[in-house]
Amino acid sequence: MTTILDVARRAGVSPMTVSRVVNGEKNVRPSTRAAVMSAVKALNYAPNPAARTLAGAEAARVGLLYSNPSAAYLSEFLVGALDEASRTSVQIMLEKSEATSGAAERAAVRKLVASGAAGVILPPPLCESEDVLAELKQAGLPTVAVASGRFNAEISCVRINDYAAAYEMTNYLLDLGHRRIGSILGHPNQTGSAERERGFTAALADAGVRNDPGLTVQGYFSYRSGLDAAETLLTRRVLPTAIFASNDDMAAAVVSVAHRKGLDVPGDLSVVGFDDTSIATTIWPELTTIRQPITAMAEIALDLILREIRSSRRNGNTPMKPVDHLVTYSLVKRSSAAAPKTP
Amino acid sequence: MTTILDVARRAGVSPMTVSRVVNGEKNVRPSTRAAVMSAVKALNYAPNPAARTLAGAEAARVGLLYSNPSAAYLSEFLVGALDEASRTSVQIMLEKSEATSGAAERAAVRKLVASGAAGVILPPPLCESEDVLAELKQAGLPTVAVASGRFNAEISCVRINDYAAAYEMTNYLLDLGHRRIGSILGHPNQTGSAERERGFTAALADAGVRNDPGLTVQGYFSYRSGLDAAETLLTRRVLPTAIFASNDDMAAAVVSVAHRKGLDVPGDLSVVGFDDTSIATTIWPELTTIRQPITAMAEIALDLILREIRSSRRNGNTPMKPVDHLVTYSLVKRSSAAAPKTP
DNA sequence: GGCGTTTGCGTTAGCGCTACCGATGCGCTC
DNA sequence: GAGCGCATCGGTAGCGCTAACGCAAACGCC
Repeated sequence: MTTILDVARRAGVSPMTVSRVVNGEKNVRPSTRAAVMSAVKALNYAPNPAARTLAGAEAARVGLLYSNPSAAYLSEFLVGALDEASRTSVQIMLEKSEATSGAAERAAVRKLVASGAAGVILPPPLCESEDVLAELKQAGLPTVAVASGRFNAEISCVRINDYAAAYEMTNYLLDLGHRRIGSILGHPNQTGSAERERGFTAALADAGVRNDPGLTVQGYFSYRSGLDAAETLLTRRVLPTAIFASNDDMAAAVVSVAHRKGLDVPGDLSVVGFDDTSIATTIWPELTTIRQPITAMAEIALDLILREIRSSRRNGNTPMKPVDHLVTYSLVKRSSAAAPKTP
Repeated sequence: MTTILDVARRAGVSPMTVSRVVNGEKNVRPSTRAAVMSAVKALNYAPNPAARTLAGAEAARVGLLYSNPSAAYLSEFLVGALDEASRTSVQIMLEKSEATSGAAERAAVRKLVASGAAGVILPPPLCESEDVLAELKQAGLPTVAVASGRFNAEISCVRINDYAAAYEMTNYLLDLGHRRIGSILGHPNQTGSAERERGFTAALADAGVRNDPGLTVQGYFSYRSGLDAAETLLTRRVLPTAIFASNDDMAAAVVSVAHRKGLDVPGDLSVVGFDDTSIATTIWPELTTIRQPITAMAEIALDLILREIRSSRRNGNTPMKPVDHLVTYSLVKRSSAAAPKTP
């Protein structure tokens, strides 16, 4: 069991300085900070949460409010959050808000507040809920949204650039030689959907490819909606050679429908998804998709919220200026997309 | 916030005595005990857990070693574990062991030990790894296995009765009127697979239905293996009217293959899964399957490991007698199974 | 160049609780 | 009645960490 003293000795400073570094306080020379950091890493030091709370550093408890997320997403997210939490020894309180009614969402927030949350992290899709946001604002709690499509200047957020990612993915399809590309939109009440659509259409426009409105279908992020959308797209007289689905579940549905219709993927039809959730690699062929670094995003979100909590504690509840933290996505090329056989 | 000192003063004793009373130690005169108790009640005193663990009582960090689990499973599991952890104020340390090599698994365990784990929880499929178990035994760490198919008297475990669940599921199919039921086995190196198979064959035998060996195919729990198995089963001259898959991923694969072959599910073919992971409800039709109370199992596992840690600390590293904790599963009837059209 | 003011770090003093050791009193033996 | 064992309690000393202050050195400002 390594203590703060071990770290201090190894770094050649006082325990207090180590404490400062670990808690991200300023007024520490960068060189000292680096020395402490490396000692921390070398000794695999993790602060003792009991001692911390006992010493009066208010037990930072942060709420994590989720609702009906993709399980794969949630688990990755939790892993990241937990990891970071154990490093910084904050306590994470989970709260589920299944109900879609505004009242239920507000109640969930209040419950979190009642159990002493000092800040709240909002994974999608809750980060877009007016009710949740309003309640949180009223309670004056620092909040960090994760993976909302847009930054709205009211609330810090950690996200990827959905627009750019969709643009890049579409370009990839274009480069492969596809010219008739169908698209399935995401749920209309999530800003990410619109961003992805913008990226898609922009890429087509920039390439000088006509965006056939008949090849765009509304989806709702669910497998079921993907099934319906695919049915629509694949019964057209002249078929698209590729389909851009706004998430993996819908892309998987497209693959399923294509197979049922005797279409080979990617031989007759390329299909690409978005998010790289577990379904992308469970089905066959595995999906070409956009991967978000979910674990890292969770860690960043937790770090951000802690910073906000501390800052608001110091300056008497004056919230910090919201931060828009963009992280890098990546285009994962697997086997569901290839050059069209006959363009 | 009332402290132990307040209680001591009110009861006219030393803090130490209060501590003894509160912790139920003996060697306290009944009269003093009563006095302390009444003071405790009067002041509504509750010991500060942080101080308690800090003072060396029961600081508990428990490791959670996982490897390549179904994401849905992991997330539910984490939710349960976290909830219980925040209640009992233990710290959970996550450790991933992706590699399948024994050396890597042993290294993961050692890392956990090095960072001070007092016990380890092993969700599937790691709970069956000889290497992990051996390393853990060598380190003398209390361990709890989750969802291993069998109880092995060496290590405590929390699980459902796979045999009974498979038996019940098969009976359900039988009651629906199915007589030619195909089955896809689980991964041969997991004891749960064998249990499920036993339950399946027992149900057939008890119903006096012949178990056609040609209708049983080896699978490996992956979607891909389900695809292959389904291909085998659905190209037989005389088709089964139902397929019992040993997990949801394989069942989903069966549905996909059936659709590709123009078979209606459940009209022409009933398909049932096992585990009730997220894929069961994302695909269409939704799968009839066996649900495990994963969240509850995680809570129980954490509770168990705590008990073991305490016990081994008290009796000088003598481990507790392993416990076999069975929890109740449930058969979730959805739309992938129905009576056969023509038996 | 004197005098605030900030920056960077160490020192001290606990947070509330429990291990550990020692002190006391009482019954008992021989 | 001296010696012994046991039950019952109190005092001391931390557990690992941080708030609050202290104290140098560096930095402005006229």
